[in-house]
Amino acid sequence: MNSFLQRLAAGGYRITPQRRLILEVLQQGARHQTAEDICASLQQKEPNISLGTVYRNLNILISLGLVTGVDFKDGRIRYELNDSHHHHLVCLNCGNTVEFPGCNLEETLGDIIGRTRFKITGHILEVFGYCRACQEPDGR
Amino acid sequence: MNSFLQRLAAGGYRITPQRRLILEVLQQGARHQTAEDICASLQQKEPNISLGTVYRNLNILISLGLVTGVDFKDGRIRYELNDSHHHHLVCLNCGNTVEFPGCNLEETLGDIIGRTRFKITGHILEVFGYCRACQEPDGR
DNA sequence: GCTATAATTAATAACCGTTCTTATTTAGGA
DNA sequence: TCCTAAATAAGAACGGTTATTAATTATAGC
Repeated sequence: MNSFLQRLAAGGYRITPQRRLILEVLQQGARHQTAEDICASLQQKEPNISLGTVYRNLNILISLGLVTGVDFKDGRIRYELNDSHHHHLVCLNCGNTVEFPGCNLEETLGDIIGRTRFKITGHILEVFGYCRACQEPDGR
Repeated sequence: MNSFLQRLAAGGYRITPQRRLILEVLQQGARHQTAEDICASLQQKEPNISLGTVYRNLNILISLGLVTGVDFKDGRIRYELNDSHHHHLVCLNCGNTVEFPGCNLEETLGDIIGRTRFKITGHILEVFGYCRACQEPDGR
């Protein structure tokens, strides 16, 4: 059994066909899909699946640390498997993204954060700009 | 005249009492206020000010680079004057925040980003965790 | 200072991503 | 196979934000 399903079960959740499919779409489909994208993919296999089910399960998957929600500043959350720590470079014009690998951010900020006595659970970092293709001749 | 007002005028916008007041609240009031917080403050001086006016003008101020919107993961945007580059450490339990000063992030990421040929316009970085007071004995 | 006019506002409706409600179905243990 | 708590489908509700519109107002030109 898929290790994501194992972790779902270990969290006390049932393995439903809907949950299998959601994980399948996240593993095999495009990265950075919105809930609606995911729901549309699912409905090709299971026409009756509900958007509410998708949201509810995505939130469960996030709470278990299996999935991450990212904000590309376009008013909707995008979801991806939490398989490797990375961040995104997002084009504000066309929405294309480039992932860049693990940062040493919490390490870098160790001193500052240490002094505050916060117990850190995570961070978000997204870099915005315009991709090569979307840069106007005038440099925008 | 306040340099923020100057920059507003330089952007081709009129100086209205509402805009003066919004900037005043941002300069003198608490940091990280929501649009509703700001509106409530304004209404103490101008009872008829509208929430729509607040949002519209905050977006104008953001587009001019005078204000920044930050996401503390509680479903609403918080606004602050864009007077110094800094980031936040946010307690997921009580919402308290600690600001930490300018990062050298775009510098640090220079190589990666350089290769992508993106033209960078900004980034968001927020660190989440639990503050000293909110950490349970069990370490949460 | 006065006027003309385009920008701005107040009030409120609409929008839209997300969450909640409820009756029905189902996964998984006994 | 049953039982029962968990999960689902359908759709209503929520809430932060944006859009609409008629009335008001800041400001440039006289």
